[in-house]
Amino acid sequence: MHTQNNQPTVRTRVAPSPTGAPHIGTAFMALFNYAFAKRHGGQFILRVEDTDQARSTAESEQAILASLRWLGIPWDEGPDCGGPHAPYRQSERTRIYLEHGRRLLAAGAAYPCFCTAERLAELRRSQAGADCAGYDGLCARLAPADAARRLSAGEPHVLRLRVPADGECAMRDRLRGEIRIPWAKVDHQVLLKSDGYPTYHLANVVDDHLMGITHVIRGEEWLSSLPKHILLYQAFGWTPPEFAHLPLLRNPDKSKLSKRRNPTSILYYRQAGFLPEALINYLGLMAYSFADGREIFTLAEMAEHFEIDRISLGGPVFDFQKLQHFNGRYLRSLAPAALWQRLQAWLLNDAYWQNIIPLAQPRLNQLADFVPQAAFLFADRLDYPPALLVQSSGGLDGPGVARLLKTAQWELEKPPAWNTDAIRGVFNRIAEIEKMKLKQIMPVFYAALAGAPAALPAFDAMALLGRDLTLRRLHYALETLETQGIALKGKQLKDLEKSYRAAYGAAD
RNA sequence: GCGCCCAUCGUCUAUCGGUCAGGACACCAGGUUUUCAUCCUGGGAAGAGGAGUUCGACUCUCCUUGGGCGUGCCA
Repeated sequence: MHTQNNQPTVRTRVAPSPTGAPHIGTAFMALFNYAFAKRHGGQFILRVEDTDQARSTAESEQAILASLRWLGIPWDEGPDCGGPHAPYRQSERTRIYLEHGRRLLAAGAAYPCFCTAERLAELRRSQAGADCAGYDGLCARLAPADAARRLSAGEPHVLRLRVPADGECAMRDRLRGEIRIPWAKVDHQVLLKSDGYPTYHLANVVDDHLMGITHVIRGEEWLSSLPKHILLYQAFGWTPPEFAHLPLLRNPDKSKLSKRRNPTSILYYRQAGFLPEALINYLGLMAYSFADGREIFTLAEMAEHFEIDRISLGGPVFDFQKLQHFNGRYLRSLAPAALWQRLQAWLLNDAYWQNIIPLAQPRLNQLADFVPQAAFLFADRLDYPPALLVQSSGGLDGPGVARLLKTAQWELEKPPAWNTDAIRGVFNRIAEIEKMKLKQIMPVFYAALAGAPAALPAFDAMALLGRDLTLRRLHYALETLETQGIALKGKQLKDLEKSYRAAYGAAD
């Protein structure tokens, strides 16, 4: 584990949370962590941070692993392949966090907090706009005997980090140098939740240490919680790793990349026919530049030449057109035989056609009907007359169609599994929400999905397209409506979302 | 509101005190091509503002402005 000059082997990690679709930002972080580790002859670890019991799903974890494999970023240790520090799934390590929580408690670095969710909500309300937010430290001032008594009485509680009242935390970021944050601005973070699971902060620090991570390369959104992590390393008596916070990928309006404005799921890029090496190349170009100025490069080349200090800090705007350009270059440079292989690896293969045949056969008069009928299952954006969406809506006006599409987007996010039955269930529910018959709402979706008022069965088609491309088609439909001057304007959309959330639960 | 981070063409970026501020995407013009696409050539396009340091600032310091993130028993 040590090189001849006694420097520990470089070990980096990517630590995705398996909630929802595999995010392009995860690939971005994985790429830089991988490149840095390999540049220094080290290891790259994949760790699954599934400590949010409510939102983590096995499907999401599988999709993340599959996406990283598709991108060609290999990991040396992970939940699938194991390793010397297994398990690599945090939900299987709860005992470790509990134990470390006890150590913090014993050392006085953490304290039990018995405050109710209601009290905390009230606290937050009263702090709106205040200079200092966060927990008020009520339970930190509990007499030790009191706390011990309530603890042994089995009163529900969480474990909170004890933070110094004044002074400041001096930290070092590899890319930014020294950073100072007043302790007074650091919240008494919950470390162990009342369900016995750790929060990110505890689990992350404990695992990074136990797994021998030497360099934590992560998103800039973590910079402001670095003091908490430093404090934890100190409390455990551990030497902190080196930290490098990467800028966040941005939307064209500079906000953090979100699926509202960009496709963010790696699965979308795969289904829409992007080449993994083109995507990697493009991501590598964001926030990084080779010393020799080259702009076309492979993962291996990046791993060979990567210099972490050449990372730039301005948040890069994700430019879909530029990605398309790069993808086109890669595609056109392929030998015909190689292109054919790529097409087969994509969707032009027996397995995919076999799924389509039973859907198309009942609708066939000539063999020549087949390909046109199936074409929409091989496309990204479809070209159709904008009027089609409203024409086929069976009575809904423009805004009504927009509302229907929006509702569908929210509802289609929900089922953890993606198959014909789950999708049918979703649309039955949408019909209920809209107080319409399934038969009435479906034509809009045939238009959005296939660019025609009628097509192969929609639920099966969506199952084949995958969740992310399906969602994308709905997004394109909404954009198409906008070209007709039909759009849910800011307030309208907010109101719709609000009432939707209130009635039907989380939407994002 | 408060804390922290950031700041070069529309976008991604190069420059590590002295450059006609370079490249890529996008855009525009021309050429090749039976069309289109590709490809080739050319063009317009940037140091947010103000102080200071210096012989000399895009580059170093400070202020202002702008943007981002954080402010959850999410990660």
